This record gives sequence, C-alpha cells and structure tokens, in this order.
Amino acid sequence: MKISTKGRYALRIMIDLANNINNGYISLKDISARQNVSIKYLEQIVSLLNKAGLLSVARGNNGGYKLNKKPEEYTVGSILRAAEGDLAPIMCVTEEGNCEKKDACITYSFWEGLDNVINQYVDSKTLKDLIEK
Amino acid sequence: MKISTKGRYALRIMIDLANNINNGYISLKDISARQNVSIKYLEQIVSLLNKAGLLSVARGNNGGYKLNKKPEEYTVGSILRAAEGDLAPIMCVTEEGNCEKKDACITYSFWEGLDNVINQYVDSKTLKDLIEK
DNA sequence: TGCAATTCCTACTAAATTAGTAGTATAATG
DNA sequence: CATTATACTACTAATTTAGTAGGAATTGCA
Repeated sequence: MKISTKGRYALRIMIDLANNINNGYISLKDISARQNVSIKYLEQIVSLLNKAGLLSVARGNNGGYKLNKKPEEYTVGSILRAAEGDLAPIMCVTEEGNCEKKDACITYSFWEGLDNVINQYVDSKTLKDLIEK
Repeated sequence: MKISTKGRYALRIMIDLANNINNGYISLKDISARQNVSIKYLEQIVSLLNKAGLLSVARGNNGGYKLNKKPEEYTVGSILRAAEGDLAPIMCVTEEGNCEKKDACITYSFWEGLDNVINQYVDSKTLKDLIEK
C-alpha cells in the first residue's frame, strides 16, 4: 500500500515552488537540478498538478510554474490526490469503483473508515506545515 | 495506494473462520466455496497468516484451520500486516527501508504521521467488530 | 495397509502497474 | 527567428500483482 513516485515527487515539486515563492516563475530545469528528477518526468507530474488547478504557468522563454495560492492554502491531500488520482486503500470506496453491494458488505464500513482517517490526516497538513520544518 | 487482494482475502478468510469458530477445523475447500477464491490462492494467503501465528492447523484428512484466539483478540491490523507485509505508505518509514537521511528530510515526519494514523486505525478494530455488523 | 483428503512448499506465468524515456508540437521572449 | 520553455502523446523496461500448477508430506478411516 505505497504512495508512488508521482505522489512523492509532486510533493517535492510543490515544496520547491513554495521555497521559491518570491522568485517568479520557476522552470522545470531548475527543479530538476535541485530535486534530481528528470525534466521529462517532472513534466508529466507537473501536468497533473496544473490540471488540478494548483499552479500558474508561463510558457516560453523564462517561463515556468509558480504557486497560485499561499502555501498554507494547499493541503498535502490536495497535492497527493492530484498526483495519485485518489488515496483510497481499496477500489470500492471510490466514486468510479463504487460497489453496489456495499450495504451488504461486512467489510465496507471498515474500509470506508480507513479511507476517512487517511484523507483527514493528509488534509490536516498544509504545504506551509512542511516548509516550516 | 491500494491494499492488494492478499490483504482483502486474508480478512475474508479470518472472518469466515470467526463465523465458523464452533465448527472445528475448517478446510480451504469450504472457505474457497464460500468466498469464491481458488484453493490454491487461499493456500498462499493462509500460509502467511499461519506463519504469523494467527491460526491453528490440522493437516491430513478432515484437517483445516481455526482461530487460536477469540475474534476480539485479533486486530484487523495484525491480519493485514501478516498478509501485506506492512501498511507503510512509503518505504522510508519501514524498518527495512529505514532512510538514513530521515533527520534531514523535510517530508519524513509527515509520512511517519500518516503511517501512524493508518496503523492506529486498523489496530483499533478487531475481528469481532467486523463480524458483529 | 492403502486411499482419500488435506496442508505445505516451490516454481512458473499472464496481466497490470510503475517509473520512467523520447519525440514532436506549441508558445513566448529578446 | 533562434532559443528556451511548456504541452502532449506514444513507447518501453522493470516490477508487482494475481493468480495457476505440480508434487511432497501428513493424517484419518475403511
């Protein structure tokens, strides 16, 4: 039950942007150098964050990305869910996988409870909490 | 970040055994019929539960498995960890993966906290809680 | 004794997922 | 109009998942 590199790198990207919040648009080239992840892979992950509306983008020369909100306004959960799709520990508690037998299922509420504690925890922490460490 | 079939089936096996706690040793053939999972796959999963000391076994004719404790003495966490290895959301918070850079790592305590809430939740529920539903 | 039912153990495999790489198109700047 | 970026899509190698398969060891019972 592991978070993938997409989620972990997404968090590092957001931390990197938060640490450079006063430096305008930050290119993936810079992030790649600092975080030791290829530009090409970062592109894919940033694309997920961008589609989730977490970033501002400038294309072309001197372009890059920056946060469009204050670090304290991003929950870690919103970042991880943007990168990972969802954080559900089991398919049947997700919207797509919504199991029609859930009322009869003896384990459903257990899994639902696990899903809740996971999401409550990740949503209780913000990007600001991380960069202040 | 999903629990695999091993963890899910392990839980169903334990529930099945709890529901048949007064019926002596239960064969995988019976569990297979009730749970719709092949005997061969059940063998592998039960083997993990057995090696973790969660079961009593009788080999040979009329053999099978039974719980060696009361349902309320099994936490769901102990069952899932036996089947899944661990429930850590990220390698670096496990014993094997123990990261030497964790003191310097800006995200370490976040992941550690997530690991804690997951394990605290699954250990707060017992097999009895599930079969009483 | 010997057969049937059962667990035990190991090897193998197909499908899915993860963790990337690669190429090309599009956009902005100076 | 060259350079430096992002945007998008396709591809691929490695790993993990979800099983199947075969045979050995153990036990109960006719």
